[in-house]
Amino acid sequence: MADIAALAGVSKSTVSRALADSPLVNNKTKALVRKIAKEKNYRFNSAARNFRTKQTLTIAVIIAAADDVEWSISDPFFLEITAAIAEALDQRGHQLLLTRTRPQQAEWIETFIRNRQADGVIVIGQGSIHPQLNELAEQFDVLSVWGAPVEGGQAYALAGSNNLQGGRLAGEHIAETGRKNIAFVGYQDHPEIASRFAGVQQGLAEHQLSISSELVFGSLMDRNTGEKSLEQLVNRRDEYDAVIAASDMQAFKVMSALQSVGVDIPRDVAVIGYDDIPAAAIYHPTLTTIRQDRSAGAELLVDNLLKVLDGKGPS
Amino acid sequence: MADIAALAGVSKSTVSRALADSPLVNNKTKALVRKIAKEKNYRFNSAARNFRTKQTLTIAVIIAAADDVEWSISDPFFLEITAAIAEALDQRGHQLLLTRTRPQQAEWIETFIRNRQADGVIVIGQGSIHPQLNELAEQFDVLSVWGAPVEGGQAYALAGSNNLQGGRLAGEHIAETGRKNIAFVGYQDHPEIASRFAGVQQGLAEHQLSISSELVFGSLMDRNTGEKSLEQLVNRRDEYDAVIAASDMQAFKVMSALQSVGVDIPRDVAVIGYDDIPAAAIYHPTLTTIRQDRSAGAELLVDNLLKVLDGKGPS
DNA sequence: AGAAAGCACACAACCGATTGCACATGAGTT
DNA sequence: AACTCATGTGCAATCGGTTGTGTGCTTTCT
Repeated sequence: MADIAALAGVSKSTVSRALADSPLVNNKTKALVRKIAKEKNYRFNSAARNFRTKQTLTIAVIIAAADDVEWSISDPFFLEITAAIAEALDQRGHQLLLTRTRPQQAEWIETFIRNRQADGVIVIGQGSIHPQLNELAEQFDVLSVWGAPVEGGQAYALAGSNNLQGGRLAGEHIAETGRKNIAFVGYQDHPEIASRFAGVQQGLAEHQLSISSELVFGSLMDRNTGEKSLEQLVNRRDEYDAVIAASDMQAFKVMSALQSVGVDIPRDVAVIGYDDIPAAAIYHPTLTTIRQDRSAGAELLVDNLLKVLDGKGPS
Repeated sequence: MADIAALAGVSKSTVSRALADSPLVNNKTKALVRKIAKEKNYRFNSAARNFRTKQTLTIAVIIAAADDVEWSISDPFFLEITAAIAEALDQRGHQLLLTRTRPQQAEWIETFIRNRQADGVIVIGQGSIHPQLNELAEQFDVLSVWGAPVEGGQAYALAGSNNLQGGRLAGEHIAETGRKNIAFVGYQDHPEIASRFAGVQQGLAEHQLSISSELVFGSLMDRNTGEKSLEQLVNRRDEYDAVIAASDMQAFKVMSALQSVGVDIPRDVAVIGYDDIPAAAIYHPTLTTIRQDRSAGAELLVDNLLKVLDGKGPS
């Protein structure tokens, strides 16, 4: 930058202002400086800029629930929404730092914020760490979370699809196909899944149906109990004629397991998923699913975060 | 840091060295400084450090081929290897900047390197941009690429699975099941796929089989021609009894399309994929596939890059 | 005992941009 | 003609660490 200043015959403060399009600089000077900067192929040093301005234009993204569940790692939905966030951030001039840190480790947020590696943090999925998130949100105004509302409210900015309505759609759909005995599969302690389940029950209730408690199974993706849940689900296969799964990946698992024991899908048992991941469309038979819009969700997450960082937070 | 220095009664250079575990500092002083730093909950400012040391400990990851193909966006394999890279980088004390920039835009690398936003770049998949990558590798020693060897060699560090052998395995496996008429599906102009295809032919040749050129189809994932390729594949369904696909996602598409027109898999047509994405195991019927080890691949990519950045490059 | 060597620490420059303030120039006002 | 004011530019401090050089003290060797 000093070189550019010398070449243009001005001081480096003028160069800085010209490049930043400051109104304090004469237009002619601006044009000259820019021309020279372009010729000399000048690139500003963002390390220096970050240092001086105390912001990095970088957002850390962390996929929660990665610790206790296979789910988030193998589930394309989370990776896809991450990609969508990258896109949204890029459009707003920010970078995306993909972090592997487990949110369960309390210091994780310090690493990014107090070290000034990132301006803010987006958490995908609340998993079962809502309390920790709430606590962090009260300390630092840097959080934007994908998930579902929690009883008692949350201190962080929240974005998510309408799980209640999504669940209701699934319930109604199943009821309309004439199924009577419905099973549900998924984590009950994740706020998102809980909402979906509630929605499913509402949808079924409109058709005078309900889910028997014996037909509610835990997540098939759980490292510890997943196997057993799946086994139980298969053993009880005569007790239901439809399965509503909390995610497409779980729905696949259900279909695959049932097909292996000779169940015809959808004739004998209907299966419905959630997310609408690409694989849903090319599975055979095609999986019925509830679509979650990643792009819209990502934009919401990012806009929320930027608002929070601007001091116009939700809390 | 100045505060810490005052509290400990030493200069800030000593604090800096103590925290960096420099041998120039007495062990007692080190311990004292560290104790105070911990008490005061001191966090170093990485912006300042990056600025001074001229390295960011950050690596940019870019998924190539994202421009002209649906493939990379919807294919879990790439997202998964990205996650594995995040893990590998983390273990080595680096961060991962996920970038959306299209490698086709020539200036992309400048954004990261010359702006000092990242120390190096990992490119996942060569797609059809090998020449550009080569050119960049000659200008900057900051590149590590996932892919396959290219005729004429490459100037960048390369990691990838043994596509030739993987293809051969697939070919042999199909031959051993007694199939005679084999179809292949995939991009021929991606080095990785080309290698797989060559391997398949070798594997088949050992059993006196070969692939008829009419049964070689383009990628089903291509935005423009994918639809048509799939259609042709279905139309010619009586001409083959096995399909080898260049990726699991394509294999799924094949299976789904064939099953829709009443083909029984694997009785009528065997299908084999590549990658071993999680969905392969839970598809029904279970997809036979060639596994690519993401963790090992990621570690190789990262180690290669660090070597290159260290000046011990491949070129 | 005196000189050489080694250890532990302090001082101060430095990285490259941004920015508050001072200053110079020229136009407009009375 | 003297003065105010707006506009455009330069000077220099600053962000918070890292690191080369210098200095005082202690140890060791002849």
